[in-house]
Amino acid sequence: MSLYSICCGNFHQLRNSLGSSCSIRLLKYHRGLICRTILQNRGHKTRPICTTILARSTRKGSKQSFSNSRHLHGESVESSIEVFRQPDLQHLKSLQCYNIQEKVSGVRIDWPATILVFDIETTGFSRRHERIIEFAVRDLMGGKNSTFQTLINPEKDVTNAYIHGISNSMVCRPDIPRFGEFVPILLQYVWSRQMADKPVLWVAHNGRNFDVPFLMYEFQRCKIEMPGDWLFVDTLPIARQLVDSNGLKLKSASLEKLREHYEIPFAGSAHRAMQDVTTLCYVLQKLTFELKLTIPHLLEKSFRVSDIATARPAK
DNA sequence: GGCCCTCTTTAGGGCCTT
Repeated sequence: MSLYSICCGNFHQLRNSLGSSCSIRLLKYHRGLICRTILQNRGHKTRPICTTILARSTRKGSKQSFSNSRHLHGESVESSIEVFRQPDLQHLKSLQCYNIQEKVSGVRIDWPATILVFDIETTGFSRRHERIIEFAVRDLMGGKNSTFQTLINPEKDVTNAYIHGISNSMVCRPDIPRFGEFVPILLQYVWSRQMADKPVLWVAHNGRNFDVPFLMYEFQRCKIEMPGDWLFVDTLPIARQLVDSNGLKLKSASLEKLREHYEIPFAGSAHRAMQDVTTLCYVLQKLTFELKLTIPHLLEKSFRVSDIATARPAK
């Protein structure tokens, strides 16, 4: 089973069946949102929190509200998650990947892994000296709450706002979660998407040398252990295998050049995490089709945090 | 920082990520 075939089927199916899809983004955060199930496993004290997810039905345009309260770490916190606006939703509709055969025949396609395409924006390139300021992820399986994105308070000045448009005034605020406060939310999201006895496969462009080590450093800085069973695959070395019509390797395998190469529509502001995730989802679909890569192939190419942790420390 | 390529391997430049 190829990733492309799954996606293709889902693309067509979704154009005609949009009622159950929504996406989420963390819009507001009061310090300290921690998931009980996570922190209890880590021996933390708990405190009451309230999370609210607002989801708009894509079929009726009506809003639904989902609320839950948990006890975490002490302070009272609240977060709101709201669906994308209509233009964003159009992109989402074209990317949602749920099972066409399940709709047609009632037979469920057996995905060998949960595939999470993600991207980060940071204050710079050095994982030792810089910080993550935005995180976005999309579960290729699609369905409700398949996307998640949030700004992150870096607790330092943002000096590269000219790159991504994320300024101090946007993230250096008490209502924006710091990375240590974001981690439990992320873990909760991953667990909500993970299938029983199936691995989680994270996908990022240049992930091996940038996104994943950056995440590792942030986890370490917060003294939180990164799940050791997470698998990662980097689309950059895969893209470098591509050849043009003359049989020559592409001069550039950057995400932007790949978007141009595959004539993928521009999904909004480049260097914003969710836009780059959307682009990478399209690129991944094209890439796996062209190179005849299946999900098991991606799993074979995957690596773990421990593979990086044993490498030479960053200077 | 790590990887890839070549005018290389006893090296150096460019790409890729923000």
